[in-house]
Amino acid sequence: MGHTRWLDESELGAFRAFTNAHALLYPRLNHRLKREFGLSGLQYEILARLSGAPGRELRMAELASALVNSRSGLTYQIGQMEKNGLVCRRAGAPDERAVFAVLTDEGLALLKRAAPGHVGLVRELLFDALTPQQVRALADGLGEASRRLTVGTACSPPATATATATATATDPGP
Amino acid sequence: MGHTRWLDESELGAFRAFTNAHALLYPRLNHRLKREFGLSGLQYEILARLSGAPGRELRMAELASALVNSRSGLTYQIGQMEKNGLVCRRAGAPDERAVFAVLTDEGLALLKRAAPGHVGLVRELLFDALTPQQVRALADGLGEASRRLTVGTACSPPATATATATATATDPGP
DNA sequence: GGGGCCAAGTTCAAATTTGAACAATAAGGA
DNA sequence: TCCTTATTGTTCAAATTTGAACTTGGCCCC
Repeated sequence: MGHTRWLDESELGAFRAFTNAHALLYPRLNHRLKREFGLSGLQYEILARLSGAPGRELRMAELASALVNSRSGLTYQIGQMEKNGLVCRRAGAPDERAVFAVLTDEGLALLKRAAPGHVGLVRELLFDALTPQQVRALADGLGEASRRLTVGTACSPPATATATATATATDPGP
Repeated sequence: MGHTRWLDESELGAFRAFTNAHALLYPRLNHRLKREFGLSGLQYEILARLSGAPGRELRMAELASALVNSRSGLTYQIGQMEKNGLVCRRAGAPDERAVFAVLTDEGLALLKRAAPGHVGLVRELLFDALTPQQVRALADGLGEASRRLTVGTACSPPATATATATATATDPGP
């Protein structure tokens, strides 16, 4: 087994496309969110997740795992958002270690203002370039890859990956 | 046009999968490169690109655009790599503004040691989870998205997107 | 042969991310 | 109960990224 199976042309193309699309798409999304709403991309996602959670709040650890982000990174961002009045923290009830991030009215209002344009841009920059089959292939293939990548990692039941997902770019709701 | 076309379930799943797969995959790849070879993911890519370039050298701007990275970020990384003897800089010949990053023998040797394991990990973590159809869909769909995202941005002819790509995860060559 | 304009690379400060270390708390068994 | 282990959220310093500003060179057209 001394030899390596290098990537063939198709795989290389896919890997490139995956990397490049990400590197091109996210800075664009983030730039607009920052410019128009003072939000980073991560902050938008935090707002979206919280808006879809029961009681508009989530534990720090849940949030971090749903966002696939480090706990320390989340601490930092929640700190920023708290300064801006978009969220606040609530001490845990049964488990005293817990800290809940709670969406404020102000945070929800900002999300509602930002969401349409954001989703529109995602559609314009990404989905308008994809056929329905490609969308399905993305969801299935990369979904499976994500699932495998998550195995062995601390995480809530896979429900999180799907259920929480529904909250992100959908109508923030009433 | 006051209403927004939100993402349907399939699109949302695809978007999530795309984001999550990226957020899960890259830290894993990067961590291993750093631990075993002292390289960041970006530095590995730089080595790979240079190894496939004629004369083992590329202009800073070409490299930055091929890697979809900012010029200042590249300046920083090339600086780090220069300190470690992996690359060196060469002043431009006809165009005096140009700076070429040149792969050193040491850099090439390190790439050759790192490449098999890196490619193996990419295969294990990503491609083993994908069917050939999904690989094609990724390449086609995200390739098209990348192309559109690149329009209006300073860039060399689209050749770069494909031609340069070939150098990345392939056999570093003799 | 100057003037205006654009591109290249670097610099810098500010923002963010990373990862290890830490304090506090839960959980489970001997 | 007491000890051992795992989890939570935070803190901290170091590394990296970001984006604007700046310097220098090419380019074009008059």
